[in-house]
Amino acid sequence: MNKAKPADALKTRIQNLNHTLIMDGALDVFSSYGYRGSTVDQIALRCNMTKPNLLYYFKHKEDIYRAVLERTLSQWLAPLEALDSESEPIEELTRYISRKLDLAFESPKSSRLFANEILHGAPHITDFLKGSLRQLVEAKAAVIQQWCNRGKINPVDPVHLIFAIWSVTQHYADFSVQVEALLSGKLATHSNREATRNAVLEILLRGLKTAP
Amino acid sequence: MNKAKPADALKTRIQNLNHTLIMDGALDVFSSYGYRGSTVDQIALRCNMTKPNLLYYFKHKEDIYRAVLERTLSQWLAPLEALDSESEPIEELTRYISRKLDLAFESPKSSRLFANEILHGAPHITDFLKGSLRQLVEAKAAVIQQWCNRGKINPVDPVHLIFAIWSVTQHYADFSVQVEALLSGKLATHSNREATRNAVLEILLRGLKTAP
DNA sequence: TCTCCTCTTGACTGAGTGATCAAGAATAAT
DNA sequence: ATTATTCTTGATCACTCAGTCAAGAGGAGA
Repeated sequence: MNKAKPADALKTRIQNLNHTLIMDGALDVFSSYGYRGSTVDQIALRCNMTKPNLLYYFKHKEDIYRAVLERTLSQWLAPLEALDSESEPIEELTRYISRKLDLAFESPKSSRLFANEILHGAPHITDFLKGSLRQLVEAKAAVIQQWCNRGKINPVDPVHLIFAIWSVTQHYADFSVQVEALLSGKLATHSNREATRNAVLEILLRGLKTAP
Repeated sequence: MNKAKPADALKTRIQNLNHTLIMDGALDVFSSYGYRGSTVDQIALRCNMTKPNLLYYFKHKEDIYRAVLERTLSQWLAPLEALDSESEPIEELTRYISRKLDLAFESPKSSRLFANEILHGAPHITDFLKGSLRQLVEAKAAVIQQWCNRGKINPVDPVHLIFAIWSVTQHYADFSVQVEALLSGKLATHSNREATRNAVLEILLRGLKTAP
């Protein structure tokens, strides 16, 4: 008995089931309407639950939001963490950009949730921005700087390059309404996503390739 | 008497004064908290007005929002409209990117208002996206395509290039909280904005320059 | 089966919010 | 100065919404 458990341990089968059910529904709603624009009733409805039942699992609306937001942060960090200084820079950046684009296409809701949080001043994740994200960016900027110093890519400001990669890739998730209005909804098909990938890779990387 | 006037003509001195006062305050509030996150009281307070007084000038909260949003759209279109097919492409794109960056630094609130609207599905401006914006983008994409065909810049997908320019430049307004967290607030000073401008121009344009 | 604990829900509360209105204050016109 | 119009505001309404509560339904272990 008395097993050590994390503070937020979920004890029962039903708790596990409903927690993930709620987080999924909440991601849907929050990413569509923002925090204030979403109602607990709305989330509950999406989960086929009553509001008091949902509030039995998460005491406050904000608790749901934080839980969903934190789940997306790790997803968000992972691709950059994978950037490896040992591999060939162009290959490595291609992989990174490609992975970010995949995320934008496959999890646009997560991207929009994150974007909305930043857009409104990141009130829930300033610690994240100034802490783990900043550390990670500094480390990876150093990697890129090293590539420049060794002449493996053309000189570039590493942090602004990271910003450019983030903004361009996330644009296809966050601004998808605009993108699809201007591309006649072409983004939905696989082949057009490949065209987008190639275009983005060309735009971001061609200037970095050193003359042969 | 009976002078012909636009439907929304403002008759009196006080009307003109308060209309712009309200629109400025509303831009502040809406861009910070989003549509649903903002209250009429909040906007009224920012204008040193009472709520009923504000609602004397704009009957509904949504009327204020639409007015502010529409004011930003023209501001948003102008730089792209100025893209000239006759000039040198790199010069012209440099000017365009530079102008967009200036807007991001000088009017981040407008940028965020626009971003928020798109992020949540652009419910108020689908006509704009599928209409005038789309026309303009098609026209300017043709210009860029012409430059490619004539060998003045390296081949590139024109629409995706426009997306890249938009996303990278607006990133410095929309995600300024994140940018400043990662740059230690460096963005505020003039010299660091110049560094940003140079970095962005290099990243976006170096790949387009043809080998001499 | 009996019992304890978990889960579910209808009804409710209180705070907040968009909008209205009538009455009074300020301004402009003659 | 008188009058008509525009402007301002306290009070209030109808409604939405996060969160509560008590009572009951369901599940798990003995």
